[in-house]
Amino acid sequence: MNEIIVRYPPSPTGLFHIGTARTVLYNFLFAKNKQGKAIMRMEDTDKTRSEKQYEENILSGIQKLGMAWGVDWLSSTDEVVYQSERAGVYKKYLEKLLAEDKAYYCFSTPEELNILREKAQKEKKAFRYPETWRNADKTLVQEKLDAGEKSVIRYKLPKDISEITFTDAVRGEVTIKLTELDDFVIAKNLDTALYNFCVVIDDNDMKISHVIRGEDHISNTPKQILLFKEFGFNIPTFAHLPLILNADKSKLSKRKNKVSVDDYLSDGFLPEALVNFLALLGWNTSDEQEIFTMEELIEKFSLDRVHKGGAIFDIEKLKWINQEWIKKMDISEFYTRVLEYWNSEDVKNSEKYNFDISLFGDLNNEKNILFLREALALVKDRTKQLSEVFENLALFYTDDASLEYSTDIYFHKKMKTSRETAVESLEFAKNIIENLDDNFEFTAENLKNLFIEKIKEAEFKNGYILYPLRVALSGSEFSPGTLELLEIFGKERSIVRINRGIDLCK
RNA sequence: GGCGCCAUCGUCUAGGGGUUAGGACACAGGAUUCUCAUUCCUGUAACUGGGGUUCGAUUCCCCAUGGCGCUACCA
Repeated sequence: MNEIIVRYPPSPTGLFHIGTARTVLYNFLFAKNKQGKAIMRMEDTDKTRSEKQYEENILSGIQKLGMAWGVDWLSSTDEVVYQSERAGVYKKYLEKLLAEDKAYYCFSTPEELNILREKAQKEKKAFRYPETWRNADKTLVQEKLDAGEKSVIRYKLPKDISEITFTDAVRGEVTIKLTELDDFVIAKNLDTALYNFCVVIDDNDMKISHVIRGEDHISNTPKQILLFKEFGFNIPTFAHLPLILNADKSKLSKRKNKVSVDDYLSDGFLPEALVNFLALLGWNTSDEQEIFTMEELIEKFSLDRVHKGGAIFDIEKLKWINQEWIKKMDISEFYTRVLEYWNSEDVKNSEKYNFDISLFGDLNNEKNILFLREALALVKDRTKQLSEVFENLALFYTDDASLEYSTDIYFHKKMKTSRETAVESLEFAKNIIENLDDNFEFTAENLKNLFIEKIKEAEFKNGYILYPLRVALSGSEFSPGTLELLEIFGKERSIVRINRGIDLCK
C-alpha cells in the first residue's frame, strides 16, 4: 500500500481564512488517521496578490489552532514548500510540452478574448478559446516572441479523448466532457506557470496521494487530470469538501461574515472549540457525540462520512461548543488561558477590546493572583467567550465604598423585595456577619448553613434576604452566588458594600 | 447563458424500502437554586415537487424546481 501524503494548500492572498482552516484540518485528520504525512505547500504563484504578511498569518494561525491541542501541525513536514521558488522546475516541464507540440504560445490579448466572451454570453453559448494560435506558423510565433510581444502558454487539448471521469472520495464518480474544456492557459510565460499547471507538477514531486480541497475546485480537476496523464504521472485521489456558507447560503465571504481565524480567536473563542466546530461542519460520526478531543477526531475521521452539501456557519453553535470547552477546563487552565488571551497581540492592539489588566494589580504578587483566580472561578462556567470575562470581573475590583448602581434593581417581584425592604434585609445580613465568632471560617458553605438557619429562625424567605444582599455585594441583579460573593470579598469588604447598599436605599 | 455539484426541523445533522423520521444548537415552557448562568425535564419544528420501480417510498431511478459553485493571463 502506498504511503498517504496530503498537502496543506493555502494561498497567501489574505488572512488565514476559516475555510482554509477547515481544509487544513480535514487534510490533517485524514493523514493522521492513516498514519500518513502532510506537507505545507504555499500556493503563491500569483505574485501580485501574494503577500508575506498573509503567509505569516496563515502559518501562525495553523500553529495557534494546533498548539492548544499539544499538536504541532507542521511537525510532519520538513519545511514549507513555496511554489514561487519552484519556477525553474515548472519551466522545464513547460519547455518539454512546448517542444513536443503539446502546448503553444498564444498572442490573443485579454481584450480580444473578452469581446468574444461577451459575444458568446449574448448568444447564450459557452465561451471557448477559438484556438487561434493552436496551429500557428512556427516562424511567425518566433518572430513575435523575438519582438517581445506579450503572450501566454496554452495547453493543447487532446482531440482523441472525449471525457474525463474521476472518482471523488466524497462524491463518487464525476464526469466532464472534454467539449466543455478549451486550450486553457498553463503559464503566463516560461517563468510564471499558473495554478492548474503547478499543482500537477508539485503533487507528483511530493508524491501526494490524496488531494482534499474545497468543492470550488471540482471544475479544475479535469484540467489537472489531463496534465497528470500528459506527463504520465500517477493521479491522486480527489476529495472535494462541501463549502462553508454564509447565512444566505452563498460561499462564506468577508462581506457577510468574519472569515479570519484571528477574528474568532480575538473574539474569545478557544482553538479547541474552533477546531471542534469546524470538524463538524460537513462531517460527523454516526453517533450523537458533539464535543471531540483532537485524538477522538483523528481516530474517527473518514472521508466517506464527509457531507456533500454546503454547511452554513452558525455562530450560535460555535458559542455553545466554546462554552462546553470552557466548562471542561479546570480553574488553573482557565486562568492561564484568560491571561494568554488578554496578553495576545491581537487583543491588546485592538481598539475593540480595552482590557486594562492593570485593574487586577501586580500579577506577580501572590495575593493578587489568588484573588483573581477566585474571581475567575466564580465567573468561569457562565462564560461563553473569553472576551466577556474582563467585564464580568469588574464587580470584584470596584471600590467598595463608592459602588454605583441603580437602586431600582432592589425591586424583585418574586422575592418581594424593593428599595424600601432592602434596608431591613441588609441590616439583617450585616448583623449576622458582624456578630460572627472570631474563629468562624468565612466560606461560602459555612455562610450558607448559617444564613439558612438564621433566615429560617426569623421567618423570612431566603430570597428576601439573599437577593438584596447580592445586589449590595455585586451592584447588579445578575451575579455569581451571594454566598460565594461573601466568601471572596471577606468579612470586612462585605460589610462596606452592605453599608453602601443601605446608604443608597435610605 | 453554459457546465458541474447539491437537496431531512430556522441551523448543524442521524437514518434508511415498512421508523411515533433520532440527536445537537437556537427558541418556548417547566423543575431546582438567592438572581443570572449551570443542571434536569418537556415542547414547537423537517424528508422541495412530479413521475416511475415496488405490495409499500422520505429512502432507489428519471424529470422538474431550487440553491450553490465554476465559467481569469486568481487560487
